[in-house]
Amino acid sequence: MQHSLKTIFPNFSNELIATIEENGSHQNFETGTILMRTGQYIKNTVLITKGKIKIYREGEDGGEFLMYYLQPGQACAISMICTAKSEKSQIMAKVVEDVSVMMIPLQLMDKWMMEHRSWYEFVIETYRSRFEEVLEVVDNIAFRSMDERLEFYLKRHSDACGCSEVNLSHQEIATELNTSREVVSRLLKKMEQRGLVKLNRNQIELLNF
Amino acid sequence: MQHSLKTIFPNFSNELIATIEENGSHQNFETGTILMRTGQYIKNTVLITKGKIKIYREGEDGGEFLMYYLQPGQACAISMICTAKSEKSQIMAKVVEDVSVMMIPLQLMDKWMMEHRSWYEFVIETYRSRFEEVLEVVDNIAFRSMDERLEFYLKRHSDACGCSEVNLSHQEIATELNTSREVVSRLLKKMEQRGLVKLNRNQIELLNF
DNA sequence: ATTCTACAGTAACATTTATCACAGATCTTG
DNA sequence: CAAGATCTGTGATAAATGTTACTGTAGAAT
Repeated sequence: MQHSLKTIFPNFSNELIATIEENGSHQNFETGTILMRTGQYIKNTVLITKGKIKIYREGEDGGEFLMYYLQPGQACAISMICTAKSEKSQIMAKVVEDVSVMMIPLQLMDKWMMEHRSWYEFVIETYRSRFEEVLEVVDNIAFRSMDERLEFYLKRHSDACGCSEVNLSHQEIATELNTSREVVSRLLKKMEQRGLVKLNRNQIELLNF
Repeated sequence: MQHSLKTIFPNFSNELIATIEENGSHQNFETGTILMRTGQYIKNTVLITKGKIKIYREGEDGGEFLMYYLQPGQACAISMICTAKSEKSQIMAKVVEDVSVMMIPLQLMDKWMMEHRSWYEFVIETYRSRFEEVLEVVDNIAFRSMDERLEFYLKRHSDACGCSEVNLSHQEIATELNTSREVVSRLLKKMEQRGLVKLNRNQIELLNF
């Protein structure tokens, strides 16, 4: 492992870190791997130590409606909760940048809640922040039109990667917003005319955001 | 109290029930009361013992986008999670049928997680089911058109009240779906023509649902 | 270099949803 | 009952979004 768990999860107590290293199983997955499918039973809680995972809702037509991304130091809220009851997943999880993860068997996830205060707080905080993120998504689709949603989408991306370039094709963006490529192209062009972005092939530079 | 806590929350252990009765504060609120506002800090976890509370997201224009309803035997997931960190609420909660609730101070909510297994399970299950409900809402607005969303909305209502009449005006429905009354009227008329509903003033009877 | 493929731009048109305008029906209140 | 308020129905029109069709361009593959 390149970085220690303690660096990635600074709030975990030392005993918790030790327990995780002892009981968790460290695994790597390549970009494109589907880690979780709608309807699948969940057997593990996943802690991300490297890479990026996209959590989305799948439409019948192949839409991949973006809920949020998971990055190092985060965990899958869905898996944590469903795990506790060994329920079915209601979402899809796909690796979008090669990841390293710690898999925690469901019994332990549950057991640690009582034994490790820092684990308990991490789980609660994970749940809270994800719930909030999903609420924001609802806000966007319920109250905003496509041009605003697109702006928000780009902003999220640049926030997530810490840079001002978004390396995605119009088609990929359209899929994640559940609209069509043409609409995305049109709106991006308008944004370019307003001086908000600069469009290149497979790349959108954000200006004045 | 008309019914005992034990009847309404059958999974709570007897000790937990006793603790709740000892430490919680029993309160009543009339229809129309706003129990929680966006941006407000949360100081209590709320257990519903009677009535109905609507959890919604407020739009700038006064839209009241429905997330879900809280009924007896349920608790506000938002309050449980935010409580743990004393965070701001991201939603609105309005009484839609006179309610009785138990208010649990935030420190206790947290403390009981360690002390009462049945409380822990209740909190986790509350979170899981609400998250799922919100995901379903996302599904609907992301992938479905207004006629399907309206059908789903009516179904939810009849499920929630256990009857086949929905006593709401077209305007109220429009507000909760963030559309306009005219659209709702038109779509309902079409549903009536297809034999799915019967329309009366302030009431929609669901047939063959 | 030529061909192939993915990506991007754009016009024309269809569909869905929102908005405006108004009329009739039903209930409430004095 | 008369007057006012609320609720519902419906046409006309506008705006946003989705769809189809076609073009051009950049990069990859042969």
